Amino acid sequence: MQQSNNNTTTKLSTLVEPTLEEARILIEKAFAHRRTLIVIGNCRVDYVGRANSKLELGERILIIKADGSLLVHRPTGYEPVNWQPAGSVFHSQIDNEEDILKVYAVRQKPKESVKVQFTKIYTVTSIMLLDVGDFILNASEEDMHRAILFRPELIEEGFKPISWEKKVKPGFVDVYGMDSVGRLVVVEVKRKMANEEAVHQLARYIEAIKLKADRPIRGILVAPGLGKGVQSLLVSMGLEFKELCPKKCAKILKKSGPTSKLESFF
Amino acid sequence: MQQSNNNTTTKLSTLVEPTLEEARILIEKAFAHRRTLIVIGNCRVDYVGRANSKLELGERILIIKADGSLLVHRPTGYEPVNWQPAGSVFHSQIDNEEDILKVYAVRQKPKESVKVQFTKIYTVTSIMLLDVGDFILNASEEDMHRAILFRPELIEEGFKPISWEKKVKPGFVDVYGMDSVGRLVVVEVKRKMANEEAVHQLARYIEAIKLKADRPIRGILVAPGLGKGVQSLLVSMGLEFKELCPKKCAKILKKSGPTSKLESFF
DNA sequence: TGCTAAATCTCGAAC
DNA sequence: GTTCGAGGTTTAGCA
Repeated sequence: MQQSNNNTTTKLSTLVEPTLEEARILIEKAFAHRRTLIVIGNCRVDYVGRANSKLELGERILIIKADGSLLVHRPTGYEPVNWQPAGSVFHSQIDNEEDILKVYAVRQKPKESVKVQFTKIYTVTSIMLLDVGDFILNASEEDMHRAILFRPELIEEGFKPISWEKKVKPGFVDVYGMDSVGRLVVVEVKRKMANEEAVHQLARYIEAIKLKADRPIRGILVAPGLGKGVQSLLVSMGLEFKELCPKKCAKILKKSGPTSKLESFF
Repeated sequence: MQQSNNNTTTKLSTLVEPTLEEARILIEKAFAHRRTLIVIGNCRVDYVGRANSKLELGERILIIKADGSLLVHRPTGYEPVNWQPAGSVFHSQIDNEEDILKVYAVRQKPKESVKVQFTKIYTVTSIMLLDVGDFILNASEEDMHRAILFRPELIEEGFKPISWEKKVKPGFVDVYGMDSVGRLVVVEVKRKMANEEAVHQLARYIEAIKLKADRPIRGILVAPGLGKGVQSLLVSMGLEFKELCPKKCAKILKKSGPTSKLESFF
């Protein structure tokens, strides 16, 4: 057995091939100090709750996080074979007669429990993980612009884009074009549910353009959906809505140009 | 830095606070020998594929399995922040100028990639995991019996159970009862999609009962669904089908008796 | 609180 | 192959 550090005030403690007793001490310390815990070993897993499941003896990875979530991973497959969402509470005990280390995770609402019974442990790692990095899931607004330019019929049949990200007095018009009967169309794109501010933004662009070209201009707000009261505001201002979600745009772009982004990836 | 074993013919190799170079050697060995790989370290993660995502620097757990699946876990949350399903191929490289270890996972169909860039590594573990244990997701057939006894209307309105798991010549009838107009009903329950064998089984029970009580008997096959051609066989033999899935039964039982199973769990 | 819809959903069975 | 439906689905957004 090896260990890097057993002092729980330090960042990392690792045991390699510990006894069950040694493992249990570090596991309990990890619970007490809210560290992330990773245990690799031979175990059985039982689940009782929304359904019941029983997993016979085999070698798996157990992860318990500081927020009270639990994962049991078999050596194949993307999904955990058993799990517990955040908010579970844990405890462990050793059955000396059977020579088994039992780890319990219990969650209320819904009431459900996972029991992991280890017969052998290969490694235990307890670590204080710091992670404040932002996570951004793209299919960005610019992706939506490009999708509309590639398939203008996403707006409506006969729509012809003229320019995009065009500078107008207050800022930039997302997409600017002409409809099937020759009317000017200003398109404002939002990648999330559009709020009232988006409507006013669109209205300001239209006002600015009307000052230069005094003729009727259609305004279309493009977004995956409209927030509360936005629909009525939109109608009252004579504007229109077209539903379009970022994911659909991402799919269209993937079909259109399967190159572009992957090449700069490596 | 510590290591338990660097010989890839052995079961387990662990490095604690290795250099990026040392880590890369073990990571590549894990790829080559199809071991399960667990890396804990400070990293950025980029995903490009069905969507795009960018995860800024932070401390995470990377798991790569022998079947080509990949998981990146942050210190909170049940779900991985980034992942790749089974079938991905991996490679790694070190950028010495930036002092970064890059791990790539690429999958075809759909074409998507995950890039993990480590600036510091706390532990690397490569292990040969053996796991042939059966996994059984319950809501067992017996649970379905009990649910039917508790709520006979799951079969049909007016159904009255008389007995269950009743011994009949070839075996045991799952549930046996009477319908709203007094006809005998034999119910055969399957927790998975029912095949032709289930139909024949039901038919045999009915024949056996008819020998003793020579009057019309209805036969109902209860299952979450019917396999190919089973529906027509069922109809041709004058039998019936009632859809019922184990999970619904589990929910009903949970409402009925919230005790029973959890108490024997601990 | 419950519901509705989307997810890099995954996964398996049927067509 | 592709499509369809279920999942201990989970998760986010609204009524």
